[in-house]
Amino acid sequence: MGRSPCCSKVGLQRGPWTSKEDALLVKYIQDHGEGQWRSLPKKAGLLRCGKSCRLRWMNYLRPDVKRGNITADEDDLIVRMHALLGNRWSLIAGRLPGRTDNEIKNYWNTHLSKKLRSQGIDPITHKNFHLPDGENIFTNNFPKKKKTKNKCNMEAAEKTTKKNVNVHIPKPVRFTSSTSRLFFLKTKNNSPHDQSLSPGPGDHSSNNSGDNGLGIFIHGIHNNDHPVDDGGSNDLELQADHVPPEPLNKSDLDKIYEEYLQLLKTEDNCKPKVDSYVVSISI
DNA sequence: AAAGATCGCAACCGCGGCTCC
DNA sequence: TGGAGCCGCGGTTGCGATCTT
Repeated sequence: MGRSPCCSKVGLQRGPWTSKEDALLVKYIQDHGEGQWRSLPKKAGLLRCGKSCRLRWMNYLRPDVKRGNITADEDDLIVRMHALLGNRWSLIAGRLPGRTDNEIKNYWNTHLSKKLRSQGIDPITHKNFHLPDGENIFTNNFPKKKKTKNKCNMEAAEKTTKKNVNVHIPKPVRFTSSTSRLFFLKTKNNSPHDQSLSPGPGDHSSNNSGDNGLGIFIHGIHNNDHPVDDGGSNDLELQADHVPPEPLNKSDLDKIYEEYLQLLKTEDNCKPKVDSYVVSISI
């Protein structure tokens, strides 16, 4: 609905960005701030489409982008977050400061999926190939990173330079009934675009809704006085087939949260370091 | 040393949600 | 209420770099 072509391709530059283009984009954003991507190229004197400008800024030029050297802890966290969230790269990136969804997506596709396979784990379901149905790597108390001698793990080990990963702290959020309904409807339909799961604050391409939208995250904060990261587990997705398209109620949230809490208990390094959040929930 | 294969990552593309009018 | 426009997300592609034979 109302979708227009990203840009008329006629006369626009494509492919790799030049340093001159980078400079123009950076200068413009420094002067005018982010946003208005569609009109930005023209104003900045760039022969690029707005999408291309946004992508370049978000993934490469933004000053807080941390490049390279994904640590073993980050690596581990990505795997765990992926088990909970699936291919929601922006959500995962939101928990890793300085990492972009594109970077994590690439890292997953080129390193982690292979690594998991080499460990006998299905990178899609996160189930051990040898486990009975229904037992994923988490319900089976996924062991600490198993170091093998394959290339990926050796690289990961080499890249490890710090011990603690600071999990990005989510914003206070509003959780609306429409959002929760959407969540179940979309999950039930197994849509790859579950946009009710909005990015955390680390995702600078924050969504339009302003909702974080995940009951688990909100509920965790609400009840435990320490922030709990958000997550819609694979288990949740599997259960979604028999979940009616109703708003999340408290028992739903309790159930999801309990599952996630179990995970967090095994993940000391990932505990955020603040005590409480103010959240607004309206269901 | 050269050619072919594979890898890694930046960038592109299309879809869908949200806001505004 | 619904169309138009904008934005962000996730999947895919293209190509340079690196590895293997």
